[in-house]
Amino acid sequence: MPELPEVETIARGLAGALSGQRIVAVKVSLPKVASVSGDRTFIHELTGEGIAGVSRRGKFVVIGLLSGRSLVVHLRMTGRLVLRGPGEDAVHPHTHVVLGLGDGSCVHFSDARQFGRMRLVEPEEPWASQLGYEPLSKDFTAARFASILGGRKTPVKVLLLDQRRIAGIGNIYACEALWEARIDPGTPAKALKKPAVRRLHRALAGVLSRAIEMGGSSVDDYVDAQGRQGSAQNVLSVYGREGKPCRRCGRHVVRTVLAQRGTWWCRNCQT
DNA sequence: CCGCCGCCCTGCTTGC
DNA sequence: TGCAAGCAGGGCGGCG
Repeated sequence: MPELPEVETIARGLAGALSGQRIVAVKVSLPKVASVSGDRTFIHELTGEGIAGVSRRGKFVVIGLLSGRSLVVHLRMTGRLVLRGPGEDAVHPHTHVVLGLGDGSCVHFSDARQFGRMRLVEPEEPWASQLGYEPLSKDFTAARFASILGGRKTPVKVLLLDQRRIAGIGNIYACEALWEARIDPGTPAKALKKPAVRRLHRALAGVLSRAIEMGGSSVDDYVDAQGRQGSAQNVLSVYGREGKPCRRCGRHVVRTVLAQRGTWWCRNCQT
């Protein structure tokens, strides 16, 4: 499941290879995953575009184009964006879009579950207007985090996953940050006292930035733009570790369900 | 505005 | 061993 650290890793991996290149060919084998606003066609509009750079916003990979438009990609759970060099013609079984580049290499967009999407957006299109704070930006202060949590009875973990408030956190890093901050995921957000809010704010930044340094977590089938696995899955404290000992107190990690999502945590040290 | 539910899909796990 | 049913999951639209 690509979340902020995985998407950041993919974007960085694509940036060097794509910047300055031209898209010379576009192949779409599953039309529903690739769209353009209006009645224009994805293939027609994208072919010939130059690539200015690649960045990330929330869990979106943003491929900036010289025309000012952007190719915005969301990988959902099983989506991949992988580079293929000029000689490499191995194709992942669920490849839905291939962007051919000027130097003979290409970018493969694949997704077994077909939930991922790529969309070409116009320069003025406010495609990210519904996205909340970037959790690693200076804007995301402890005070602003407190204002997001304040007054809401919603479980704190559910708020962490709400992309309209904070963008980029998914199930893995929500669980990990709550564990690090020693907070019960089901705690009503407004019940968190100031020290707990501060611990969680710090834990989010720590967990996310460490995961970026490790190239993301390959828990399902995530790989980076070069097709390599990350290593952050090896240092996860609770996510997916049901029944295994808590790395802090040794008690068993439990799995509960919160807002229809699996939630891993330690009943003993998260309160 | 808020919260909940079902849907989209396929691959893996579970149970017989 | 084989098969079918069940489950998982991020975002979104619909509903109350």
